[in-house]
Amino acid sequence: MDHELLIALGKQSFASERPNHCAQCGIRELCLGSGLDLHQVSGLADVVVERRRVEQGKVLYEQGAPFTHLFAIASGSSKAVARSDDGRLQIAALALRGDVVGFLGAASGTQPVTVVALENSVFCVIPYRHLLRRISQNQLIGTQFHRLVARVMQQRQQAFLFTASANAERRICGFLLWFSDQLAARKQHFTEFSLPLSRTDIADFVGLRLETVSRAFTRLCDLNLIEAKGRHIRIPDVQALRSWFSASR
Amino acid sequence: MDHELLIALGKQSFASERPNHCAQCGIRELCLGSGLDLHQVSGLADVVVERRRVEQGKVLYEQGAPFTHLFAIASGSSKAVARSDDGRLQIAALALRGDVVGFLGAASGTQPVTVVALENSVFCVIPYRHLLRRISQNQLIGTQFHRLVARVMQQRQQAFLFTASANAERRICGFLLWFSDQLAARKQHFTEFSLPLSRTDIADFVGLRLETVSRAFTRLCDLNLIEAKGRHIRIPDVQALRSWFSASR
DNA sequence: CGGAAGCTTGAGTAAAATCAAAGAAGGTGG
DNA sequence: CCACCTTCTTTGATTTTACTCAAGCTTCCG
Repeated sequence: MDHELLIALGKQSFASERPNHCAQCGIRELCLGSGLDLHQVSGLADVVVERRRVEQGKVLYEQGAPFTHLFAIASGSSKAVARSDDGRLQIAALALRGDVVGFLGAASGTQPVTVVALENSVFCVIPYRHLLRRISQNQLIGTQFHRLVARVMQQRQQAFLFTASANAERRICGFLLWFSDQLAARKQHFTEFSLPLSRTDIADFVGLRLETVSRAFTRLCDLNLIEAKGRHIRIPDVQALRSWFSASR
Repeated sequence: MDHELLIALGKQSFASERPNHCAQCGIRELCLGSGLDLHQVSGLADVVVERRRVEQGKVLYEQGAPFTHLFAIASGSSKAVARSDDGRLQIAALALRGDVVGFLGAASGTQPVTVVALENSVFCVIPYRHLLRRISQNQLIGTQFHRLVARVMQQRQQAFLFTASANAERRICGFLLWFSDQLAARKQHFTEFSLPLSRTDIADFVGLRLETVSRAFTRLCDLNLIEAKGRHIRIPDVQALRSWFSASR
């Protein structure tokens, strides 16, 4: 079938999709609906007003934008980029399928980071006001939302931990284990996967130079701990990689 | 006056204190009550069931404990310590007056870190169920809670940013600016203060060795950017320090 | 006074950043 | 389908930086 046509159909299907499809959403259990039964999920119906496609490298929202919406990642992934006063960019966070982004803006009413799609992605647009209304109507939705926010915080915390470790190979190892864990939590293949980040992105995220990242990858390959070909990664023995991480410093 | 007596009086005053003192609390504007008027704050009355003193170095809660309570720091500060499988300790987060700790446990129902008081501290004990009930009764309390959680997340994010930067002096500089900003947000002196952390704690937090931290401090002193004597820090010109941070790499 | 932490300083070593260049991969248009 | 361009990635040689091990110092406390 023609590629263009497929894309057109894809757009069509999204355009025609009713916003209130939480009940049929494939990532329901990762997202706000987790733990709710079908009847309760239908209570989320009008929380998501639309779905927004964002192409790879394109911006979901800019640093400085007012905080009015949250975004749940229906598919794809994103990075949060912080621009410091001197113009340097730094990756503050990564978010995958099922994660909610944009919550940080609640602190000040202004988004502190720019969010960029790492691949072609689809975001569920959640007006914060809608969500608050639903929470006040159903306490369970509130606890689910808290659980979701806490999960995202914990992801970030874990990322913090391996970022602070000294050794370059250990950082990359920690990053790969972290990413693998994220995939496992999403019931995706976690021993063989494709990283949505470039070497530069990884370097920015873990706090190394890209050459050092590249060398660390080849070194981990030489140790037969991973098989890396570009962004494609295979972990033959996750347990072995994990114990190597613990053993190294 | 006798020292023991003073402590006894202190304990007395806390023991006798009604739990519902949010309305009179000195850190109200940092905490759940921020943005609420006095009448609304009184709605928080029974959210805090007690206040708990924790001495320096003592544990507020252990990693693995069930998630049942949140804790707001009425005074003092704390560190979140993660113990990895191999027994190594790492500082995952710092929390100061007005911050809420314990929320990460909401993700899995189990606390992922151990929280230790950095100085003699007082924590407001908030049963999560109480909070949920209040949130469902008053939507404003929900938004305030979100704001509070987002603020804590943002603090951690900012810490992540300087931790990932290459240079040791820059990391320490970033840490000091971060800490100073935290104090400023709490309307405390932010150009002259006492760090509640030892050099070892700082090292664990920013991902350096303690000798390197020490050398970075003396180097920043030599550059007249700070005056450091042990834990006591003075920043003669915050703007200068900030621009040095931006200029360095 | 003596002991124990915590902090600083020094010299040598290991590691990552830097500068530089070449090799793969992916997309575009002929 | 191929040649060409751009972007991403790897590798090498050198310099800079942080780690390591070691010793001395300060501060606090019994």
